Amino acid sequence: MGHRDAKDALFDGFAEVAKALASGRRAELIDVLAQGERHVDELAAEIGQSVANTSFHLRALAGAGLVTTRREGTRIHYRLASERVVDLWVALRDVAAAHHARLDDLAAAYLGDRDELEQVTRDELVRRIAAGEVLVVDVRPAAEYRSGHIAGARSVPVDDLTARLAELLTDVPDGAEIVAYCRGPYCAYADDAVRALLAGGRSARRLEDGFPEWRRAGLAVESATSGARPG
Amino acid sequence: MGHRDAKDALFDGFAEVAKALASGRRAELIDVLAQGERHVDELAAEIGQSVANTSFHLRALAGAGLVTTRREGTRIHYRLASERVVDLWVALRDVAAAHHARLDDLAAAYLGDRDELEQVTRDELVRRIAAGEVLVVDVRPAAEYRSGHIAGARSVPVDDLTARLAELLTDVPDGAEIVAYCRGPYCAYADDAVRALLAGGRSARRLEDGFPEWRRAGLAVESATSGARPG
DNA sequence: CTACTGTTCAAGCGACTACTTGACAAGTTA
DNA sequence: TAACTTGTCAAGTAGTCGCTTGAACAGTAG
Repeated sequence: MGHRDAKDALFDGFAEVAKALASGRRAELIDVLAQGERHVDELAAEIGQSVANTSFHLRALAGAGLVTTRREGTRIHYRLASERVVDLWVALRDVAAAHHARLDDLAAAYLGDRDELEQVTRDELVRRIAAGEVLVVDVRPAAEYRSGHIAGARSVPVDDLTARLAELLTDVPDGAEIVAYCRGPYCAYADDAVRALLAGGRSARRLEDGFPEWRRAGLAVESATSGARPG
Repeated sequence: MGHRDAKDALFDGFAEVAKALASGRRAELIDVLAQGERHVDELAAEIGQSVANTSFHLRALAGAGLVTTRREGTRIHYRLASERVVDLWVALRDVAAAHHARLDDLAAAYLGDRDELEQVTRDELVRRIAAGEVLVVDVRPAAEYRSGHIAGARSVPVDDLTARLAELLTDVPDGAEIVAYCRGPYCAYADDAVRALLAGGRSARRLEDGFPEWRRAGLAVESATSGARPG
């Protein structure tokens, strides 16, 4: 094999990893798996595809090394191969947001108008948690909360939010604010939650990104099994 | 457009960016452009493709927003859209190196056996530069040196290295060591340079990565026009 | 063992991708 | 203006991708 052929083969290897992300459905899978492990039919429901097709995409991701599997009884759980995959996903999103011509429009079409939604940066949230001024609410599905969440956050899945609004309001001291977070900057759950809270006459904001970014930044997380730990 | 359709369209947008990187030839283009801007026929020569095909790939990269162009006379210069693209490329390489099953083999086939080559980390090189113990040699083509290099580095393109070996050896004090660097961790130039220096009886090592990673880390760089500046 | 659940595989179709060749467009030089 | 350089576009071919359908293959439960 010549020098040129070997170089081409090496860069084709890098391209194989990019190819694994080069499908909207696989990108959605990565976004969900960044929250924690899931099995195939959950993932199929998340991305709105058949189980067969989801299995096919998961094989593609596994073939590129981005996800690994764990068998538990009759179920097979998929998870990201490592936190590096989250880094890659975040970098991809950042480049798309900065340079893709139509991404803002696509995001607006999915998320709706965010003008009335105020966002909180990670740094600001850290300060407000330390000052005890804020109730942090995890509005992702309960399974994702269980597999890891911001230390001290309360789980109120967005589907239950209207039913549990009164409970939330009585628990929050007058001076305190509610901050909701979900899967990431392009996840609609926290937006919906904040809109519902604002409609209920309550001051609320959303974290600008989500749990994977929080964990990646080395900030305090806890999970159903581990309890609190520093990042 | 429904919620599901809008979500699919958004993630298809992210996937478009990944698709731009999902070709070995385009990945090579990104790797070269991370060194600085180039025009089409240079790039065609770098990746070993026809000008027409290279132009086609550059259009694909431009369409995804990863590169931009600048016209100068009859030439069109391509450059990366921003430093974020370098971040993405580095993240992609890291994931491939960590999780792709055959990447080590592909890298070994291209780069050869690296066992006898000692590498220097960025941090160590910073310390040794500060201590004045080292001659830093940029072995990339001269054009890439001109568009930006490690502050204080001397340009000795690897093609000229054997001819200029004597010059180098007389310039290096006895206690000092030579550190060569090039485009990045998967670039062969610095390897070749270090092997040539070792064959000449000289102690030499390579920087573990390359100039784009150095600049990205905010370390001191300079260019033909700007002179030295802190990152 | 049989029945069942969760997951993967195989075939098949339409759409897209990578590269080649040769023609064309934009800008420069004389 | 004409001749030239640089870069892009168009057509064509071989190969790959994405999704569907229906069958096959673990494991588990009875």
